[in-house]
Amino acid sequence: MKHLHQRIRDDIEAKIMSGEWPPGHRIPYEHELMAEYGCSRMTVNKVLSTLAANGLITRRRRAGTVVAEPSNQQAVLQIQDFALEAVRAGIDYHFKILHRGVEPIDAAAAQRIGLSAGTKMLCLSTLHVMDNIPQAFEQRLINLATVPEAGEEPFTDDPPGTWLLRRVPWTDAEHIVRAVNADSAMAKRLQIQSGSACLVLERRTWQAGAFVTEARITYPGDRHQLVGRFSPVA
Amino acid sequence: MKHLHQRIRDDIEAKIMSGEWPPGHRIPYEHELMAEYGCSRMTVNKVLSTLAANGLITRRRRAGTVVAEPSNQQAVLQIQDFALEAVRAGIDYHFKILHRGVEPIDAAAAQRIGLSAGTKMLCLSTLHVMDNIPQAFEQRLINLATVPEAGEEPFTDDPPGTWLLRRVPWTDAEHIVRAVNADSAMAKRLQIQSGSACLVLERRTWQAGAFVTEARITYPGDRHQLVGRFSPVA
DNA sequence: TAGTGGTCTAGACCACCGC
DNA sequence: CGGTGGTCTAGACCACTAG
Repeated sequence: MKHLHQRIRDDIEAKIMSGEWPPGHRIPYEHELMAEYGCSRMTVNKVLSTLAANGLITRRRRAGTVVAEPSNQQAVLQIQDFALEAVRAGIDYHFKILHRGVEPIDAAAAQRIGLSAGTKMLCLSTLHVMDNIPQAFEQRLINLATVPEAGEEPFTDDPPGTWLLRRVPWTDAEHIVRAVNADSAMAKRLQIQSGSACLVLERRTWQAGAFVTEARITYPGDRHQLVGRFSPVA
Repeated sequence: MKHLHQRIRDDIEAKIMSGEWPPGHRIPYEHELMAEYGCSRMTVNKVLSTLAANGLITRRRRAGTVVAEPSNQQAVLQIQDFALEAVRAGIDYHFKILHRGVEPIDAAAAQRIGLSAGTKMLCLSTLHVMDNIPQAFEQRLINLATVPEAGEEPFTDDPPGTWLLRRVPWTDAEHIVRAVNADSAMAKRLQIQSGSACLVLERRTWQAGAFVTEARITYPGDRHQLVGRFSPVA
């Protein structure tokens, strides 16, 4: 790892995301992390402050630092992971891949993303189901030039988003949020009325300038909202 | 101001937001800000790093720090200002206050916000019009206990959001994004078809724990999207 | 009241990159 | 090459609050 604070942050994030440190778990005090990593307090403080600003942990004087309770609402502008979120929230979750194919990118998408037309993309359509109710429909393009191993991945254990998050660290991301009326096909998939308002979250991620993936995720508008909480200081 | 880095950040943000430092303007070097505020380099570095993470400025070694180019799309999770955005984008803009009244907060809203029921709120409904097309309908509550002078403000020059941004610095904010179908009243106001999907942005802001304002802004879903761009480290 | 996090200092070395 | 930002140190004092 290049920087010490990156390594510390990655370690803590991994322990939280894996469930090894569940919500409410007390995180080592700053002086303990200082000793563990052999660094100064400023360094661990920066890491913990950043994680707190991102909502992953909660810090209170005297009481210490604990893993934050997962919100049942999604934070806008964070890379989301249905499987992880469901595990943290204790919800039954499964997914179903409805379509899979390798296709050259079409002109419109190439323009949108900033790639040359014809680049080979793995195209996946996935339905995310929680407690037996369809909660989201995901259309995803994965750039096989950046992530060639995705072409051989069956996506049986983890949905594409989770698999990608674990495999390809992203360095830049872009989110777009829109509202659309469900067409009949979408309504059928999500078990909602045709014409219902849906929230569409479009996310594109890059790794060091190389395009990784685009996901268009459609949520029933009456069951989902995106939430962000923040302070100017961060 | 309580903390030095807050004061530095507020100064810089104010200069950027007011247009005194336009996009591309070079921001003083860290050592210059150290001298100006009589503080250590770590302090100004924290401020500038935060502003860079928020996308307000761009930093490059050797080249220095400059005010970032504004995006033509709205950033989710930033306090938005129709008037300012329109000016920056060169669009004709005006607004119309459709309703104004002082009312005690109802029980549901009090619960939602975390206030005691009956607190006096200034209630405003505002239509935002750009190039003669209604682009957003805003329903806003302003806490007269926190901002008493709002009760006497006619809101002739600036819409309520702009006026508030200039007058009351916020320390915490929460955004909620949802998708809803337009009812007939909303459809008429926004000149769209009844049932059209609309994006609803709900924003609440606090100043040092005191509730300031809640705004529910409804956009035609086909004409607006919220965009955020970010990197993991911040 | 004692222990925690919040902030700040006055240095330091290094990587990057425009000149 | 030199100047910039990125990171880090080894302290310090203070604010808050649980016990």
